[in-house]
Amino acid sequence: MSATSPPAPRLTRKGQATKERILQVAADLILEHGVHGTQIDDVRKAAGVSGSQMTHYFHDKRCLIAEVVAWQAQDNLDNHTQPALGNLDSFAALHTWARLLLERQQDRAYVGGCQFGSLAGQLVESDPEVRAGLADGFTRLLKLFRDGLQAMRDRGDLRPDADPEQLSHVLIAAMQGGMLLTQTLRRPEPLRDALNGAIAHVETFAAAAE
Amino acid sequence: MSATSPPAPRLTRKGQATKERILQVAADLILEHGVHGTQIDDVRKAAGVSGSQMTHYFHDKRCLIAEVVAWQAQDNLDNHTQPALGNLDSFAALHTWARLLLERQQDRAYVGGCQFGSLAGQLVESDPEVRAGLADGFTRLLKLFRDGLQAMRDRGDLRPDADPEQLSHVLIAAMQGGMLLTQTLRRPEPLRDALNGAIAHVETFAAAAE
DNA sequence: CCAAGAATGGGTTTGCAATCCCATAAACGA
DNA sequence: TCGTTTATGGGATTGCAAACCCATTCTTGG
Repeated sequence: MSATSPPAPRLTRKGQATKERILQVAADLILEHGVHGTQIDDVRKAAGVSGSQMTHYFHDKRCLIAEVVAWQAQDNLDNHTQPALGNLDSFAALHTWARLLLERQQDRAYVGGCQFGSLAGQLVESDPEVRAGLADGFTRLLKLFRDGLQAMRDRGDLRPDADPEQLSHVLIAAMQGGMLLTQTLRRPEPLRDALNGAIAHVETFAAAAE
Repeated sequence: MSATSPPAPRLTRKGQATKERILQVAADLILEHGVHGTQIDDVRKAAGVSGSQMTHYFHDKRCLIAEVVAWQAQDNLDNHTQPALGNLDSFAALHTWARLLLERQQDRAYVGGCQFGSLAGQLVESDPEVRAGLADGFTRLLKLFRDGLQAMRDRGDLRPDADPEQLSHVLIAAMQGGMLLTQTLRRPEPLRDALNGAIAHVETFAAAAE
């Protein structure tokens, strides 16, 4: 289906480990310096491998990037399935989610934004296949929230006229936009207000208390 | 203040025109192919100038990019001060704003996203000076909305507890995030829902009717 | 333990974008 | 009008990232 991988030789355990180390390092460097500010050779050095490994495991930069996208998509998803967040199917969970995002950005001095969103911003128009990978990442993230909101509606926390799909769009857009603003302005307020606003909007669909 | 310009030789009228033509072309190409997918030589050809002009007017790529950022920031602002939008100081104007954004994205088949936001996503972490230019662009856009919302509050359309600053964050974040999602997923719904949600949130602060 | 195949090292090549240079033509100001 | 400054043309140069290659050393399964 995808031409992102090299002719797919079998990987030994050691090879798998090396490949993952390269991916991890590449993801970190890209977060810090941007896709085009990151050279293959930087990754090579930081991962402590020789030049031929890069070709061996990823064929070329385009393939590496495509795999980093998939990696970050998964990582992003994992970040949203922490125990503290449960299934993102309560108002409390949404507030916790917002709080954790804010704290993380503050810890990073607002540098880097959303790992996945940053990649998206840099790569959407770069290559159809990469764009498809990004779209897939967003789709899965949206699904996580849509499922949570659906559960809240099924349970009666949200009124029947609440549309989980629409509300998931509101929440994720607020996150991405808020991240971008906060990252650019180096201030927490835009992200804080965007998330609070989005959650407040969800809460307008809360079923009347008892 | 900024080292973005060459030693700043005086520009004749003709020189000014040429420089602006280059900027316009560069902005278009960058929107379509991304910052790093756009080569100086592509811009050169598309603008119909010779190699030395690029150096003459912009010294190097970094300076060109910085000026494109400023250009797009202004263009973005101009797009938000159309007659149809007035001073963005009414609910009707906000709805019109959302409608226009959506229509524009549909016309473009969701390619390109927000010109300014795309630049931001690609360049935030690239260079402190460029980041400052991006921050300035966002700040001015936010101010436009904050002023409009402030006017609505002063006029009594919004209740006193509505915070124009916070609401401007909500609106612009929804726009940026919605644009990114719509651009990536190539579907209108995320942008539509994000904008509608944000505006609905503003409307929860509407003063009670008559 | 021994092929077969995978992992690794590191150097080379290649291609191209960015920058620089010099000469000429045009525009401007006094 | 004339000298000075700016605009333009079209290379030439340089620097570097990406891709390629071959030799060597490990891993692994039978």
